[in-house]
Amino acid sequence: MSENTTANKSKNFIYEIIDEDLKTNKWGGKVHTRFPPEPNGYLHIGHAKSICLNYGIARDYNGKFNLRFDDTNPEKEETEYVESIIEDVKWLGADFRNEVLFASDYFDQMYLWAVELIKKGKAYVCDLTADEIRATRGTLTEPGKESPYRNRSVEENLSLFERMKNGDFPDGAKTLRAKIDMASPNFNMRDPIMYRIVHAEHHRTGNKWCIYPTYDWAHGNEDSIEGITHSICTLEFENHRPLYDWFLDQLGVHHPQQIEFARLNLNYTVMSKRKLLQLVQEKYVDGWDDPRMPTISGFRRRGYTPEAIRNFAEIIGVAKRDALTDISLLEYAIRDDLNKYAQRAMAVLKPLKVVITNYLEGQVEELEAVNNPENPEAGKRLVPFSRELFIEQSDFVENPPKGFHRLVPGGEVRLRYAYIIKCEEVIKNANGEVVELHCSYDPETKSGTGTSNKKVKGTIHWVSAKHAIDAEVRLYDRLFTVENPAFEENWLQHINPNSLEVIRNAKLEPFLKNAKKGERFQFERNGYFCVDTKDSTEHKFVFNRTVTLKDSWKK
RNA sequence: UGCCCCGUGGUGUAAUUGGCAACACGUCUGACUCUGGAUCAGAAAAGUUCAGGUUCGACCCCUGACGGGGCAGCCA
Repeated sequence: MSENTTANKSKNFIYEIIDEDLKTNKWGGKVHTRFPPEPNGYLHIGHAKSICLNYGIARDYNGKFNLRFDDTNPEKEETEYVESIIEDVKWLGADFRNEVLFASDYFDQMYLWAVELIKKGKAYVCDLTADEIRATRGTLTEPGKESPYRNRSVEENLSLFERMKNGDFPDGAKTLRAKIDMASPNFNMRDPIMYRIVHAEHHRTGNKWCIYPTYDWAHGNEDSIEGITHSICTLEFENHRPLYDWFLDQLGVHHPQQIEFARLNLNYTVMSKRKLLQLVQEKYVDGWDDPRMPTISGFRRRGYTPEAIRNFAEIIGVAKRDALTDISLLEYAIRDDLNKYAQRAMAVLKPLKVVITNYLEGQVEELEAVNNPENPEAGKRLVPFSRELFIEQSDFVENPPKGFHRLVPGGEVRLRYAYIIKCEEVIKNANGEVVELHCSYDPETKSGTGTSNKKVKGTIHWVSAKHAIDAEVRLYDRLFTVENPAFEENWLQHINPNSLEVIRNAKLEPFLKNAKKGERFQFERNGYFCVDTKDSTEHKFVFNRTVTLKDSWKK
C-alpha cells in the first residue's frame, strides 16, 4: 500500500526515513504522526505545510494522524484559539477522526513520570530564582554551575515536588529540574526545567494544577503516550532532540523518532505568531481572518481553496534548509485550481459609461455566454445587452501606448459575447476627464452568428447599465512592501499602504445577485473573486479578490 | 568564542544512493483564442559556495575554508 502510493513521486527525506523504518520493521509496520499546535494564536500557511506533511504521511502510509493541542502554558492559551484551529484543520481536509487530543489530559501521567525520575535520582527540586538559573547556566563557551540544590535527597525532592503541586509555593519559587549535565555544550542538557509553578487558570483543567510541564519535558511524553512513531517538528527543535531522547530513555517508554524540517517562509509577509498577533492587536489588519493575513482563516476568507493550499504544500516540498518561498507559487496553486471550475462572470470594477448611439432605446437582448470554457458541462447563461453599458475605465485609452489593443478614439473592440463597437465620441467633464463614450455597434457582428468577417484585436467585458447590480469589491495586494519584513529592524514600517483598495461602485452581471457567501467566481479579465463571508449582506454585496489573472500585457 | 544544522538556475525542490544536473513556478519567444486568461510549441537560465583529497568517474564520500541559520525563556 505505502509502496504503491508513494512509488512514483519523488520522496522527501522524511519519506525516505519512513521507508527505511518500514523495511527494518522498526515500528512494527506502524506509521503515526501528529500535528501539535499550541492554542495561542491562529494557524497560518506555515502550519498548513506541517499539517499537510503530517497528515499526508499518515494517508500515504495508511497510518494515523493525531490533532493534539500542546496546551502546557495556561498564560497564553485560549479556547478561541482551540476552536479556530480545529476549524482550520478540518477545512484543510486532514482527518483526525474527530478526536481532539490535549496535552493537558496527560498531566497526571506526566506528574507520575516526573516522580519516577525523582526516584531514580534524575530530577530535583531547585530553589534558584529565574535570574539565578540564568546566571548559573553558563555561556556559549563556558559550562554552567551546578545548583546548590542539585543533590537533595530523593525523599526531600519527593516531598517538595508534591508541595509544589499542592500549591504551597508562590509562582517561580521553585522548579523541578532534570539532573543531566551543567557542562554540556548543548544548553538544553544543562539541567533543564521540567516543571514551573504557575498559579493560573488553564483553559481546560481550570485550577487543578499550579505546576505546568515545560515543552521539553511534556512533548516527548505526549508523543509517547499517543504511540506516535515519527514526531515531526521544525528546525529550531534540532538542539532539543538529545533532551527529547534523554527523557524517554530514562523513562524507558515508547520512544518516537523526532525529525526536523525547515518551516515555511513566504516572501512579502510575516509568519511568526507573535508578529501576526501584533498586526491583529494593533489593528493593522481587520482580525486574524483578514484576507491579507497569511493565516489559514485569512486565505479561506480571501477565497483560497483547501485543494490549492494542499497542492502548494506538495509543490514546495520538504527539506532541511531554510528558504524563502516566492508567493507566486501559492498564486499559481490557487489559479490552477479555480480555473478548472470557477463560474465566469462579467464585472466592471471601475465603470465607464458607454452609450451605443445606434442601438434602439429600450431594446434589450439576452445574449448567450459560456459559464466556463474549461468545462463545457457548466453550460451557458444569458446576459442582458442594452443601449447603455459600462465598460472598464482602463479598457479605453485616449492616447494608447504601442501594443494596446482595446478601445481608443475611432477604434473598434469586441464586447465579449456581444457586438463589435466603434468609439465615435469621447465625452469629458470640465476637468477634462473622460466620463462617457458614444459608440456605434455593428449589428452584423453579433457573437456566434458568424455573419461578419470583421476582426478586432481586443475583446473587453461589459455590463448593461440598467441591469447591473452594485457591489463593493475589495482588492488585496501583498501586506508588505519588502520581501522579508521579518529581517527589517522596523518591520511594521514596511506595511504596504495599498494592501487594500475598496471599490464601492463596481457593476456586476445580474445573475450574480444569487451569489452565496463564500462562493467563488472568475470575473473575466480581472481575476478570481469570492463573496465575503463576513461583511456581505443581501443589500450590500461585498466581493474579495482572491488573486488576479495572470497578465502578460506589459506596460 | 562552544555545540547543532544547512549550502544545486531568479524561486522552491529532484538526481535511480558514485555515472558529467531534472521538474515546477517565474521570465522571454511564437502559435491559437471573442478572457492580453487557459492551452500548445519553444528558449534563456545553475555546472551544484570554494579549495584540496579518495575514485576510472563526485552534487553525492573525506578534510578544510567560506557563507547562512539555530541555541544562553520557569515560551513553544
